[in-house]
Parts: sequence; structure tokens; C-alpha cells
Amino acid sequence: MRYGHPWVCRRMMAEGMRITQTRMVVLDILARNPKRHLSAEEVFLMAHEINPSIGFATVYRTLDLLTRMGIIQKLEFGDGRARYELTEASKKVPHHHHLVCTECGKVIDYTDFTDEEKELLTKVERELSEKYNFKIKNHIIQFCGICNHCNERR
Amino acid sequence: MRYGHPWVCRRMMAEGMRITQTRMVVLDILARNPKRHLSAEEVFLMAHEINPSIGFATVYRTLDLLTRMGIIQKLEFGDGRARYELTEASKKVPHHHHLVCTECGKVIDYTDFTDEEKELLTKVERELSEKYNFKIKNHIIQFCGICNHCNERR
DNA sequence: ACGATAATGATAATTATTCTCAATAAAGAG
DNA sequence: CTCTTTATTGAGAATAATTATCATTATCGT
Ligand SMILES: [Mn+2]
Ligand SMILES: [Mn+2]
Ligand SMILES: [Zn+2]
Ligand SMILES: [Zn+2]
Repeated sequence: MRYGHPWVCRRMMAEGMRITQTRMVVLDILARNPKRHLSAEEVFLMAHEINPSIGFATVYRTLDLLTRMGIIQKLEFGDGRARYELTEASKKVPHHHHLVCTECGKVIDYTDFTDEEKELLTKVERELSEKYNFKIKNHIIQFCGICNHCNERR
Repeated sequence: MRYGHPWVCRRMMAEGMRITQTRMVVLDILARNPKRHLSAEEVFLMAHEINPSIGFATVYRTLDLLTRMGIIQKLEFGDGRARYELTEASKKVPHHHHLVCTECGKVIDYTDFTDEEKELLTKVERELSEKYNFKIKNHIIQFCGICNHCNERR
């Protein structure tokens, strides 16, 4: 069968993994929804519409696999369910961080200031990596607070 | 009764909250273990040793309360349980960020580079705050990767 | 097409966290 | 100190996200 995402497929094959229908469907859902922060359940529901035989457990397994491969990133915004989005490495999504409202859970992606941030981050990563002998794969940066909507309701 | 943490007590009273045994015990446990990243269960077990009548639900409630007050911070390192530590605002713990090993779950606190980081962070926070009309309370910065121990085991 | 086996789907099991509600204890008034 | 009000608590049940199990299936090199 023919699938998209040749870069991911190549990596999977190189590591002896099988390229399955479910894996491609899950990856495709994430690639087609770069702006959202999908939970496992949301991915499952969308996958289920494409192919009703896809199971919930496999969605979890696939999300975990893609996370370990560094293709997607698992994020926890404090509402008790993990969320997933493509990483910068996928080339489908720009490098960005998050603003999280602790009142309503709203999440804002921001790409501003990332040049300066990026520079410092690269430096910090390099030095931490050296000092602690730690192989850094990625990072999570979130600013937590109250969004404008929640602010006005006071 | 006489308790420590006068700063926290003052804030609680000012907001009409009651200063209870359980709250003080939980706060004390966190203040006495600044280096660890205690889970709710760990706090409960320690609280239970001090006063066996303290219940699990109240530990959760107190951790949530202290988090909302900005005295402690809730952290998720990806192992499925939240962890808590004092914030900088408590003056008992220095401003720091985290290195998280995605293999074994080890967490390293690092205080290096925080001067530069801090400066940029302050600037970013100010600008984001303005642009998105977002009242920023704190931030979470984590570098994820593989620790030296896990690296050597390959 | 075939065989070895990695991957899957259904479902049960686990586990962190939240909810419920009667009982308790903190704080202010007298 | 005693009394009253009511925020807070403890026990246990309930919820909900994630993980484990296991028989079945689909992938892929041959
Ligand atoms: Mn995002
Ligand atoms: Mn820490
Ligand atoms: Zn909000
Ligand atoms: Zn490790």
C-alpha cells in the first residue's frame, strides 16, 4: 500500500518497525491538525471515522511510539489528559511554546520571540548536555496564568 | 495554636481561609523537602506519619489550594502522577528548571544559566502578557532526554 | 503465496484523582 | 472560656485516563 509521510516511513523501516494502516492514520490526523492539541480520545474518535476497526489501545500505543521516535510530543496542560502535537522535526509545524490558562484550560501557541529564545535555548541545551552528560531531545516551555477572557469575568 | 510559615498564614487569613492542622502539615512537608519532587501519595504517607488521621482527599485538596495560591507548583514529568514543589515565591527554594530523563524518569534540578534565562523570560513574559492580554503567574521549563546512566546502559 | 512474528482490537485491570456527605474543628462573638 | 457558624475534613465510593492481557491478524522478507 502507498502512504504519505515518507520520512517517517523510512525511519520506521530502518528500525525494523512495520508500517501499518493504524500508524499512518494516526500520524495523518496529527499532521492535518497542526493547530489543535489533540488528546488520545480525540485522535481515537477521528481515527474511528476513517476506519471504525481501529482500537483505542492501538491509538495509545501509536502515540507513544511516535513520541519515542521524536515525531510528536506529549504535552500535559494540567487538565488530566495528555495532548499530542507534531514536533518541529516534522517540518510541518513551526517551533513554538505555550500559554496555558489555569482557569479555563485555554492554550495559546505563540511563535514570537523564538529567535532569541532559540538562541539561548540552544546554548543552554549544549551546556547542560555537557555538564550533566544528558542527551537532550527536546524541551517543554509553558507560561501559566489567566487568559483575557477569564480576567474579564471578575 | 502556633504554626510556622507566617507569610502563608497571613495570606490565608486575609482571604478568609482557615489555618488548619492538615494544611500546615502538608506545607511543612513540602518546605522540609525542597530537593525532592513529591507526589500526592508521598506527601500523604509523610503526613500520615505525623498525624495518622489525615486523609488522602484532604492532601489532594491542600495541594490544589497551595497551587492556586502560587505557593507550590504542580509539575508533570510524564510518569502519570503529578508532583509538587515550593515556588520561588516561597523564598525557600531557588529559581530553577528541570532536566527529565524519558527513559528512567530521573529529574535533575538545575540552577545554572538562570540569570540569562531569567532576563529573557522576564522580557518574554512582559511582551506576551501585553500581546495576548494574559496575566502570567509562572512558567514551566523542562528539557527532556536521556540521562547519563541510561545512556551507558546501551 | 508463505511463514515468522510484530502489531492489533477487544476487553479487563490498574491507578491517579475527584466527588459525596455526615462529622469535625477553626474562628469570631459574647 | 463557651457557643455558633460554617469551612474543612476523612472515609469511601465514583470517575476517568492509561496500561496490560491475549487470542487474532496483517506486514514483509523470502
Ligand atoms: Mn502547540
Ligand atoms: Mn525542582
Ligand atoms: Zn481562561
Ligand atoms: Zn535515565
